[in-house]
This record gives sequence, structure tokens and C-alpha cells, in this order.
Amino acid sequence: MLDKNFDPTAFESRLYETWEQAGAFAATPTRNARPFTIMIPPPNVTGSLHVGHALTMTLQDVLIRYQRMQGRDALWQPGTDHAGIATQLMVERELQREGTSRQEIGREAFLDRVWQWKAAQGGTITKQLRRLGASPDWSRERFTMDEGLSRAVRTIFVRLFNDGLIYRAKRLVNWDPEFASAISDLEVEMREVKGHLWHLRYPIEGSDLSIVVATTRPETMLGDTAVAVHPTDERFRDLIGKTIIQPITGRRIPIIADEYSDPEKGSGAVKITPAHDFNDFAVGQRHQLASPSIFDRAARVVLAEIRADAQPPDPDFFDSLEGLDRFAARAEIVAHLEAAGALVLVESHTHTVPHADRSNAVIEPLLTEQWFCNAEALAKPAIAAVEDGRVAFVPKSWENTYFAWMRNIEPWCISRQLWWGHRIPAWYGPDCTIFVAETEADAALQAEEHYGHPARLRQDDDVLDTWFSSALWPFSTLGWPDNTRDLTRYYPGDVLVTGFDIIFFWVARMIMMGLYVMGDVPFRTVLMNGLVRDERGQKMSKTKGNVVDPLALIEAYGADALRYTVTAQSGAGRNIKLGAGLVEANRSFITKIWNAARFCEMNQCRPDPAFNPAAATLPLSRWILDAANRTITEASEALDAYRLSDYALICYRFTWGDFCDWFLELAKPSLISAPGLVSVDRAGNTDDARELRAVTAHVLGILLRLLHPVIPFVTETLWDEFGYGAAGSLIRTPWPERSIVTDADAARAEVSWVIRAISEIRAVRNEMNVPAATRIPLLIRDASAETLARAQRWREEVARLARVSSLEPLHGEMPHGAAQAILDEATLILPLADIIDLAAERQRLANTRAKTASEAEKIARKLENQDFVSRAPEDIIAENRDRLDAAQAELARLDAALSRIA
RNA sequence: GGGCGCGUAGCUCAGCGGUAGAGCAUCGCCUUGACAUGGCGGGGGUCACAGGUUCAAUCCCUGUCGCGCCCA
Repeated sequence: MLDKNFDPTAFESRLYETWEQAGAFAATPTRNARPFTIMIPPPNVTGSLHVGHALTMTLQDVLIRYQRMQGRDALWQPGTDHAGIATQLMVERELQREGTSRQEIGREAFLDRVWQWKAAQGGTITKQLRRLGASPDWSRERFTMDEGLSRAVRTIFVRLFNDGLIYRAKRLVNWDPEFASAISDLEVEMREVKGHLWHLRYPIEGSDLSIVVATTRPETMLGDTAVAVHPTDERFRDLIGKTIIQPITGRRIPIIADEYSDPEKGSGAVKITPAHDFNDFAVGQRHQLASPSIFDRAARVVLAEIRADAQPPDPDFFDSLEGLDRFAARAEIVAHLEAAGALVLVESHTHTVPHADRSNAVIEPLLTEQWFCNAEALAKPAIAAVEDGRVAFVPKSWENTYFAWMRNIEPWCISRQLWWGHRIPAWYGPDCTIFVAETEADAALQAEEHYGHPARLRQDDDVLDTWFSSALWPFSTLGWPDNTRDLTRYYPGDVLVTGFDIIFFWVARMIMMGLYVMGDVPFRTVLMNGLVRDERGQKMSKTKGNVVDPLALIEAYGADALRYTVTAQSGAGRNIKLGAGLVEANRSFITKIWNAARFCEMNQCRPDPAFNPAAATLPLSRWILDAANRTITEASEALDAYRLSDYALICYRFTWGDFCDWFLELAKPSLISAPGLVSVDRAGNTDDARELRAVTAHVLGILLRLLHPVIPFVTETLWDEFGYGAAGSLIRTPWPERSIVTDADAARAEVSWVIRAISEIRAVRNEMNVPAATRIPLLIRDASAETLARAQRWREEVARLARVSSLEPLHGEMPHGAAQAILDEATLILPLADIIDLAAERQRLANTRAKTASEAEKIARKLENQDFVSRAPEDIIAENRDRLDAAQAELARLDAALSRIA
């Protein structure tokens, strides 16, 4: 006997172990079945499960479990990402607590520490995914820095280099001074910051004139090599070509005309610092300006590159700037200029400042040598693949976002000045000649050939952007560069499920690399899921303290409740709001299923393998089997189209609305009055009860299978308990199929009449405040023979559910003081002599009449409209005529009913 | 500044040319032999606003306002 409540903790872990140990998650490449592949977005190896994971992983698990049940050879490829910056940062913090640093212990010892950290922390997220019920093929788990994947990284690096698509260049890059590393454009976040606009006076050489420049970053003036004005700006026309004496460095710099300068902004004149600003760099290129760097890698002032050209008016002050942090230098310089009377104006100014998204440091553009990937070349075929539909985004609107970025793609800076990651497979000879090779031995051979003798080589110190290895994930996990069986079988994958926040970081790059390396797209469909917000729609953040911990939710409500909630909430591409309240509410659905099953168990509804749904004869049986058919079709269509929230709601409605609220309630009299398999039902007919039991178990089996992808634990538990299959077998049980239902239309008409009759009576009773315990007789007048026969067939069910004491046709006068309800051609009459408030009943009927009359009038007006009748399609006109007829007939009956109590 | 998306019941959202829907919340009734994590019933919406297209607009088009996100 099932307990009264489903206790997830009692089942989930045990069940998961059963599945995993039985190999239920494993792909079976040897099977003769069409593969279905999902590549997991590898979470950070040292991370832990957050609600975003819970959402995306649940959706993937729903899809993979569905396809598994569809008989596909389902591969959900799991693994984790080494997450260069994030992981290195955590270990560095640990070292800091120990009073040391990575520089102090050295590269090798540091990497040892990271591997130790990974060994200790790396299992957390995979354990948590198990708690969630995720069913990837764990036997294939990969890590972006394991040997195979590292080999793939080296191989592709060499290939791209040899194809001229990877190159080394000195360019202005986004520099994170805190990590002391370059980062890519994507890792830069523009933030609105309240700052100042300083208006500074720069004297013009050989005159008393001066020009006022406005800047948000006075400290960079040490690297000024020009002042720019707009070519059409009348105010400065005569100054173009003159020379300025830079007030701190004393450097002679020209006033140039460039359209970059915006006459509307600031003073209309801007200082140009090519080495520390992307726009200034472009100006510098156009005017062949020098571009001295004035900051080191920690963004401290370095005077070396400007000393030669400097003639500082105040050499002591100039020298004092050496080694100052950029913000300290700013304060010093502003104060100095103010004292010298060169500070004209300080304006409050809100502007966007680039920040590193990981460290939060203000980005310092810096001229450095880095490795770049020619993303433009790789993007072309990747754009085409989405244009011609080889890759489709769901929802489609995300394709615009993809195109916009891809069509304006910038070179991808792939080198990072970190230690944790794939070290760049490039070696330098004594004269700095570069040898790119998969191994040091290969590089040595190349060097020997180049120099004519063996040479001492030094490997590049940098590592690759983490996303470089992630981009290879769809094929590197399958054994590439070896031409493995898995690679041919599982590439390309079917669907990628991920958040739109990494569409550029990851999705676009996988498509680029997939096409470059494999000659085919990595997946057919990209299902974009939204971001998870808190109940009020606010972004979750640790500082706000509104972070919802999925594991706490699982602990409190069970994994199924969480899974069901995020699936039902996941409108494609839409952000979802999640709080404990929603999960708690959805848990009641799990409980409902549990209790429905408990009722089935109590009434001996056991799966009968010999049961043939096509042979079901009772209208109620055929009605629920028909509804099940429709649900199977709708649920499958929704899943096939990746409308996962629709799938969840379709199953919910069928389970709760059709199966529990109506089918089980209507079947109750037969099931309960006839305990035991061989017994007699109310009509003395043993077959009815027997059939209903078999149908009940059959339909329960269908809904357990339909719901298994989203709520695997409770469904598997019940599946096992009821003996539908061996323990732990639901996960691999075939998806339900439609069955043949004899004369479904008739069954629908019959049961729908019963449902409407019961609902009408209940509504009248409630509105008339008839106490629930009061049983009242039901009289039916003006009913057709068919309706009367129906009413007699269902008298017990109607009596039970509408709390009716008897059911008779009424031919003569209506008893005094009765409530009435119109149902098709018939009128249901409830004699309420003592309890009825006649005025209230008149009002109730009048209200109904008013509603019907207004509807009839609306339709009539429509049908009187010549334009409508002549131009609207036939079926719409016919439908309106029918509706008008029905409304008018109902009006007549309501009038009759009203006159009876007049 | 450019682009994308969203404004539908108190809340969260579905519907996207032809009778406005669900869940939650709310109100009333009910502890009936699966379930009060329940059952039954009710109230609640000029579908942001203004034009246009159409026989017909919540739905299509244009504009306005408000909100969000992305890119510069």
C-alpha cells in the first residue's frame, strides 16, 4: 500500500542509483537505432549548481529522456569546463590566504595546486546534477583539459595557424589589470558610471593662445600625442596644424582635424592617447601618430616610453608619477593642473566604462603582443549555415542577434596571460622565430630545419581563452582528431540547449569551429532558454541575497517538483521567475499523481498485459482512452517542436482535469461498489468493473510514461510499485502510442453531456446556497429520448457527483419553488421548495438570459451585415447561424423557465 | 544612437484574424470512503494608447507611451 504522501527523499537517491548502475543513461552505439545527441554545456568544474543550471539541465533531460523512450540511441554527453579565469582565481585566493602567491610558488607548483583543487571540488556539480535527476551518459564524462581534449586543442591550433587563421600581433587589447591578462571583447562589460569631465587648458606653442580639451581620463595625458578637433568646427579652424605643449610632459604635439572629435561633446577638442583608448588608437593610425604606452601590466605609470620626448615644465612632478596607480596618478595630475590654473572646469558626467566581467576591474586598453584568431574568415560559413537553415534557432528571433554579431565580428584575442589552461603550442627560437607544433619535439624538428642545427626553444607562456576549447566540445568529446565510431555516429548533434547569454561566447564559436574542422554544423537546433530571475523578476545575485539554491528546493520539495516547475515556466527564450512558492505549488501536482495512483491501488486497478483498449466498450472507457490519445499526440508534438512548457501543461491538464477530476470520479461507483476483481457492479455486471479497472491501469500507465521525462522519480516509483515493468525500467520503456477507440465521437458526446449536467447542477446548487449535505431530486423536462436514456444510464454517477437523490423525467407541472438550468434541449429542474429564494432564482435566470440575449444580438447583427454574409467564408457564416439558433433556442427555454416561476 | 523583445484577470503567463483562456491569488460552500499539498462554485479583462488594413483585429500594419535586454 502506498503511503499517503509521496516522500521524494525516500525514493530519489535510491532510484537514481538503480538507473545509473543499470546503465540506463548509456548511449549504445552498437544498437541499430537512430542516434539523438545533446552536448551538455559543460559547467565550470569547480562550480556548483545554480538555478540557471537547474533550468537548462532539466530541459535537456526532458528531451533526452523523451527521445530515449522514442527508441532513439540517446547520447547526452556530459563533462565539465576548466574555466581558466574562474578556477585560477579561486586557487589564487586560497594561496593568498596562505600568505603566498602563484608567482612565489611558480608555475608548476601552482598547476599542481589547481589540479588538487579540481580533484577535491570537481565532483560537486556532477553530484548535484545527479540529485536533479539528470541522465547523461556518465561513463563518457569529459573534461576540457583531459588528455584527449587537450590534443584536439593543439591539433586545431596548429591547423588554424598553418591556414593563416591564427596569428600573433601587437594590437591594442582589453587588458584586465587585476588578472594581468588580456581578455576578449566579450568579456568586457560596459557599465554606466558617474564620473567627471575635466576641461583642461593646453597651451599653444609660440603664442598666448591655448585650447581647452575635455577628458574623462586625465591620467592618460602622459601618453598624448595629439589633440583632435572636428574639421568643420569653426571655433578651432585656425588652430589646426598648430603645436601644443603638453602641460605635464612638455611634449610637442599637433592639433589635428579628425571627425572622431564631436563638437557637441565637452569642449569640442579631445586629447588623443593612442596606446590607451580604442578610438584614439584609430585616430592615431589615421594620422601616423606615435603610440607610447604609459602603464605597465598592473596599470601603474611607466615613464620609459615617453621620457625621450618629454620636456616637462616641472620635472620633479613628472618623475614623481612613476609607479603610481592610474587612479592615484589621475588625482595627482588633476591637482597639479588645478594649482597651475590649467583646470578650467569640472563637470559631472555619466559615461560608460569598460569593466572586466570576471574581476570587475576597469579595463585598461593596452598595446601588447597577443595571439588572434581570424574570426571573420570562420564566421562566413557559420553565417551561411544559419541563413540556409542548417542550424535553426528556437525561437527564431535569436538568429538576428547571431547575425548582427557575426557580420561585424572582430578578431578574437585567444591568448591569456594565465597559467591554468591549454598552454599555447608555440615555441620561440633564440631570435624569436615562432615554431607552432603539436608537441615540443615537432617544434624542435622545425627549428632544426630552420636554423640548420638544433636550437634552444622556449614555449609561449600564455594559455588559450577557455572558450577556445569549449568551441571544440561537440567533436572533441567524441574522440576527434581520431576518426572514431562515436564521431561519425553522434556528430552532428541534434539540439543544443543553452542560455542566450553565451550565444557569442559559445554557440557561434561552436558553429564556426564545427564547420571549419568537421565540415558540418555541430547541431541542427539551438534551443534558447531564458535566464532565471527571482519571484519579482530581479536578477539573482549574491549581494542582493535573492539567490535561490536549487538544492535547497530539491531538499524541500523534491527534484520532480523543481523540474516540473522550471519546465512549465520555460516559455522558449523567455526569462523565468522562480521562487520557492511556485515550486511548492507544483509539488501538489506530484502529490496529486501519487494520490490518484493510491486510489487505483486501493481499487485493484492493476496493469493487465492482456488488456486491449480497442475492445473497450463502456463510453467512459472510450472517453478517457480518446482523451489519452489526444494527449499523447499533443504532448509528442509539443516535445518534437521543443515547446516544453506546453508539454508540461498538456500532461497536467490531462492528469488532473480529465483523469482525476472526471474519469476517476465517474468510475468510482463502479470501482468501489465492486471490490475485488471478480465481483458485481451496480448493474450486476462484472464486466463493467473489470473493464474500468483495466482501463484505469492502462491510462495511469500512459500518463506515467508521458510524464516521465519531466518528473522521472515519482513516475518511476509508481511504475515499479504497480509492476508495469521491472524495477527501474520506465526510463527505457517505449513512449506510449495512440490506441484504437471505437466510436470516440459517441463516447465524447455521452460523457460530455454527463459532465455538463453535473456542472450545471453544481453551479445552481452553489448559487442557490444549497448546503452540500442536502440531497435534492432531479427532474428533467423537454428531454429527448436519447437524453433521458443517457440520464438513466448515468443516474448513479450524477447522483453521487451532483448530490442528487433521485432522477426522474417531468411531464406535468413543475413543483412550486424549483431552480432550473437549461442543458441543450432539456431543462434540469431542482425542486427546492423550502430552501429556495424565489427572487434570487429569478435573478439568476434573468442574468443568464441577459448574457444569452446579448450574445444572440451580437450574432444577429453580424448576420444582418451584408458585407459579412457576402465576404466571410461559408463555414464561418454557418457557424454563426448555428450559434444564433442555439442562443435563440436557449432564450426560449429560459423564458419558459422564468414564466414557470413568475 | 542602432537593433530585438515585451505591455492580455490582483500576480505569472498562454492565445496571435472569426464565442477572451490557464495556473496562482481572492471570495463562498464542503472534512464525501485517493488527495484540505484536496473538492465544488463564483467574481474579476474597453487584451497599454491612437490611427489604419479587413466583412471581422487582442492578433496584421503605422505611430505614441511605458518596461526590459543586446550592440555602439
